[in-house]
Amino acid sequence: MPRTRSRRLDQVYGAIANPTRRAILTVLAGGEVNVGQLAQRFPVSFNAVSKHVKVLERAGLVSRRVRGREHRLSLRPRPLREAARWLARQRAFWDFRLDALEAVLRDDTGGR
Amino acid sequence: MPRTRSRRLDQVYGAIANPTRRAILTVLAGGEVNVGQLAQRFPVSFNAVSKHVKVLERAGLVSRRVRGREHRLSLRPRPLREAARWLARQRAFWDFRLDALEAVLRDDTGGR
DNA sequence: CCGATATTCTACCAATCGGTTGAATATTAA
DNA sequence: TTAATATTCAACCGATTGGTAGAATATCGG
Repeated sequence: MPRTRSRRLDQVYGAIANPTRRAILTVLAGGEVNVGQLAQRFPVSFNAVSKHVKVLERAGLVSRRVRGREHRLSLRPRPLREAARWLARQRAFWDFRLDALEAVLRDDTGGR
Repeated sequence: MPRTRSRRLDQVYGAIANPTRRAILTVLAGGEVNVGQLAQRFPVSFNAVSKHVKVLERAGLVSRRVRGREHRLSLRPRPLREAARWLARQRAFWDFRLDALEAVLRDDTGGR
């Protein structure tokens, strides 16, 4: 059974619950960029983007390499994999349960 | 490419970003219960659980059938499937990109 | 050194969150 | 009818969120 009590899951799901942050991840999947390049692509302030990046970092989804005055951002896929795993297991569990329920309903109503 | 701008995804990921709500979903995967039965299993007040259920309903993950004074809660799996799909696609995209990057690093000095 | 550039840090704001308590509403049981 | 039960609604609280603006810090290019 999936472990539902996990700070990491809280952080990852919290991070991707925001459309701007999901979009940032999509941009980053296309290759490394620095914060300024990222900010240009969004209709919010540089500072807002900087904050979003920090949230993604805290969730372990993004890491930065400081090179001079530029901060180069890149993806870290492991936490997303964990998040995907929880969802996939939960989904499987639900589907199993609902299939069983459906079977019961088929029998109870006299079936077919 | 996954659609990153989606109110539904905001709601679903926001909903499962909380450990109590994830636990509620796990309980519900075991079968229908009413709000009171649910609340007994958590170390927070009845009202807090009632609120969590409302968040899950707003995200489309839970539905209720009122039967007399009891509200019977059950799962609605579709939104979770959508959420899982976004994650899976994103993951695949990342992995593809990171594999390509690795290949480049193997061949190239990786200029710029 | 100086000025431009890239970025964070601090402070603020309104809104939302997760929690509480208490009152209101509706249903069931005596 | 009355009392108990199941639940929401309303108000409040402190913390967090998503956003802004401005100051501070560090680096780069003359």
